[in-house]
Amino acid sequence: MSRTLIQNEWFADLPDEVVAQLAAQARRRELAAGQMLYARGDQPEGLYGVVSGRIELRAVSPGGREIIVAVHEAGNWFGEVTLFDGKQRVHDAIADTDVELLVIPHDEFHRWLQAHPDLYPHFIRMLCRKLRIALAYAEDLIFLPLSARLAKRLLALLQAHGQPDGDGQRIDRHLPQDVLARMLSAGRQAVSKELKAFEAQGWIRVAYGRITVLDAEALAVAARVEE
Amino acid sequence: MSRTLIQNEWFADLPDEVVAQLAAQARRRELAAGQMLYARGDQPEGLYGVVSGRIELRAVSPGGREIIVAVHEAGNWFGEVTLFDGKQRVHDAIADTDVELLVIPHDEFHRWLQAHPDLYPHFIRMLCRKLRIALAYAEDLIFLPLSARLAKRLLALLQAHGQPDGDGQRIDRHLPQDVLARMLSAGRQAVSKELKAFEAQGWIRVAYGRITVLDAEALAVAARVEE
DNA sequence: GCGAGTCTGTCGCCGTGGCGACAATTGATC
DNA sequence: GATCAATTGTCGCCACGGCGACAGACTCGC
Repeated sequence: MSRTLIQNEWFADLPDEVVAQLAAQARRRELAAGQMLYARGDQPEGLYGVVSGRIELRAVSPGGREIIVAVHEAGNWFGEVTLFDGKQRVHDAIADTDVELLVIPHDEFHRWLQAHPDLYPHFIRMLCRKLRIALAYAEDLIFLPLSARLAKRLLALLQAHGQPDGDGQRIDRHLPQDVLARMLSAGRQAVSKELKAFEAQGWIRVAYGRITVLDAEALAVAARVEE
Repeated sequence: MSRTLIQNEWFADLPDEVVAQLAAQARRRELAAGQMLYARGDQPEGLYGVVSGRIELRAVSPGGREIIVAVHEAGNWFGEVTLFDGKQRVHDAIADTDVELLVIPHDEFHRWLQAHPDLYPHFIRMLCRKLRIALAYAEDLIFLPLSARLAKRLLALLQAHGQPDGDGQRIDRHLPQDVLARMLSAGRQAVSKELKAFEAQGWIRVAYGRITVLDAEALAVAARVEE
């Protein structure tokens, strides 16, 4: 397995030789940008780890509106829910860039896990973590206005992609505003307006497909309640 | 343990004598209507089972708006996330009526579980189920208009509390419209309006603190997309 | 250095739904 | 049956944000 994938919290805590056994089962797969890895309703195949590139999990409304539920980048593992309960996939998974993946097939994973029952609590904690994230996400949707959700998201993106850049921290990935909007399940125009407002406050700098955070403190305050 | 609690999916699949061991650890607790069992941020105590009465899990917005996240009634177990990850409680838990509870203390549960590691997959599936519910809930919030969410909720309540009543199925619990509204994180007036609309279609009958479903079929259709 | 395709800013329209207000109705209590 | 609290129906106001439209700005490949 690649180093970043092993260092990810999914496996970082586990003994090296145990992880090595699992790694031996992994298969490699490549996807071109735009290609679909799986669709909602598909039967589970196994656990996926991103070696390089970016995979987006998406949901589509009955009316065709599309939102970005999660983005998985180098080092991330995903697909746990279906891995553990064997039921249908919840989201569509699409390669946002060219992607290299590791796939640990369902049966191999479970054979391995049964040989190491002491690891169950570890994976239970992973699921609890996901559940807390999902609950917090729903709560934010209900309680927070778009501006606060945007501020929160910018900070999360900064966390993942921050690069020092002059007087601030650049979010170092191609990030058009309509992508940001779909992450927030909001409209592009509304996000554009809020970004402008943040810029007017001097909290961020907005450029073509790129955002630089100038005052993370202020964003953190805006993420809690408002203005 | 009470019969309904054992028959709940949480334990129904498990061998009787194994459940009996756990039951021996359970303590009984009573709450009066309105009393708080725990608050967001509290340290976990254990797993709770409702013997009789009703417990509501609530979340409160920064602005003081209060929503009902879940309702647990006789036969339900709750508190798993904190039971498994040991972190702070996510919601407030308040007795909606007088309540009898069983409490299985954290340490006792884990001692028992460690003695039966073959049960881990069972609890993992429980968590996956919760996670799917949370994801579906968030998706409904994003994609569905109030009317569809209301229709869905009425069907769920019917499932849990349906009693034949003349030409329809009565939802057999005290159910003021503002409670329904808080379950949907919506305003009372909006829910009232939608209920009237459903009634005008002949799908339900609305009375004081009580709703009767006349046409579950039609509600199911309304729950998917809309008019 | 010139398109073509992408991205951004902005305006305006309008539907959804939050919310205060208040009257009318029902149920519970004594 | 009188009274009070709980519940409902409705009106009206308005903020948020979805969405179409379109002009202008930017990039990148050729």
